[in-house]
Amino acid sequence: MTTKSTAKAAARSSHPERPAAEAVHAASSPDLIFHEIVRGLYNGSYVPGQRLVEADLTQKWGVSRGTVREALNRLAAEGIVVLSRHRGAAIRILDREEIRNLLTILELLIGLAARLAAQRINEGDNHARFLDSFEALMAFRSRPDSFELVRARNRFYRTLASIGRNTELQGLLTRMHVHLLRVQLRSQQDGMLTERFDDYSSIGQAVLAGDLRRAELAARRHVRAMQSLLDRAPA
Amino acid sequence: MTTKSTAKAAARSSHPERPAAEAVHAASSPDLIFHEIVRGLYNGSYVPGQRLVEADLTQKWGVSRGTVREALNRLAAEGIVVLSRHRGAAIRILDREEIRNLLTILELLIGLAARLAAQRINEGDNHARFLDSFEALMAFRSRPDSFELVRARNRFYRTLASIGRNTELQGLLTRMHVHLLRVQLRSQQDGMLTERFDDYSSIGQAVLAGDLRRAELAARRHVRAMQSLLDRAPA
DNA sequence: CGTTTAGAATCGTAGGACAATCATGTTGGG
DNA sequence: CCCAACATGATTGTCCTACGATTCTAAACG
Repeated sequence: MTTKSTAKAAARSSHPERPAAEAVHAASSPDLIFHEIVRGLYNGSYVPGQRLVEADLTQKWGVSRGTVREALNRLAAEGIVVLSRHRGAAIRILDREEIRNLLTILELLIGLAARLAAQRINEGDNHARFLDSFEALMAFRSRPDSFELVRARNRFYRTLASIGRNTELQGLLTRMHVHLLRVQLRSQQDGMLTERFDDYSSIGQAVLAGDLRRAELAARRHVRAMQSLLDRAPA
Repeated sequence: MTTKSTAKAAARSSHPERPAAEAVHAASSPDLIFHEIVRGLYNGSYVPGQRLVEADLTQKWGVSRGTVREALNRLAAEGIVVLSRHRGAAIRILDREEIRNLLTILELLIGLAARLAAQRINEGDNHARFLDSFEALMAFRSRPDSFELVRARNRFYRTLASIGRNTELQGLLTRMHVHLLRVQLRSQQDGMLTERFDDYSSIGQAVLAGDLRRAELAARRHVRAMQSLLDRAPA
């Protein structure tokens, strides 16, 4: 306790540097748990319906209950888990109709993202950045089972959304994308071929060409195709 | 301050009142604070940029810090406040571009809501419910300055969204509507006429007629009109 | 076999504590 | 007089403990 001021001074003097970007902010503990659970969704260590007991999580990550609660609240705010009063949190289960609802919205939003991206494709290094993520995604055409494909597709969508310079849209899409990924993962496990490289190709080419209308239509068509794929899938 | 525990007990026992609102599940404390602050946005007791200090809020509502923090986190998740690490919460300030971004998205979402509503207008009591909220809104045509108008317009939008039976969309719209309301309030203070009853009329009639296409177009046109209004507004 | 009820789990919320960090005012040097 | 280093206070981040409230579980009972 008596070392307070000296320790502080030391830390101060050894850290005169200023964080460069806003993103450097060093994630908080709830942030870490949040991302840890989201990642758990990706690799299957958390499955829909699974219950998340606060006490377990506090022990698992060695944090306090308040911290766990904050993380759970954020997960609930994103619709990833559902909270029932006095009954705790559980990974949300998306039924068919909710998936359909999600896709109905995503059709519009991804269409909008594609249109905006096409509109600004020639600003700054947008063209190069987008082309990069686009080619990285298409490189998986030959090996569509790769785990890396998920990352590439993620990057493709993120880049698409970022070019449009609509931060609200970016936020919405990343949040909804988490749900989409779960849907796609489940479909993959069912042996469905969910990757539609021809769709990605149309979207990418239209965006690169700066063709607003074609980009939006291609994106919307892609989402609709996924929806009809899911409609045909087993329950 | 020696009355702390006794005062707490008194408050506890004198608070068996129930909200009796739509939510049967009895709102939690963070819920109450959340709604209290949102309401504060409506009546002007909270203005954009205003800082929300945890200690103040705990005292103001007599709840613990954890509770306040949960409320703040939820407000942040909805984009109503912004949190900066170690710097606390502040009511979010929407700049021109963010408003434009919001409206760009809302154009699509409200259009979708109108289309879905038109699609299902003849199911159950949808027609009656919608007509009711529609006429209630149009009744304010003669006195557009009324405070009640805000409520009527809110109900109109809520009804519109609920008929579509897309819960995701409903959630999104209510969340984004909070921001819209702040924009409209600000515009009203600037003496702008933001109510466009002709727009409401077109939307309502198209929905009631079950004309999907016309309903969607009318809704989108309405949002675009609001956007161009704002573009013409002073900074 | 269905119902009741006691106990265990778990959550909701309060309250206190302390380090980390930020904001601000102060001081000493140029 | 201005600027940079420093000390101080304010506020947040996180931990801990505690206890009533609610739900779940399962044994006891009719």
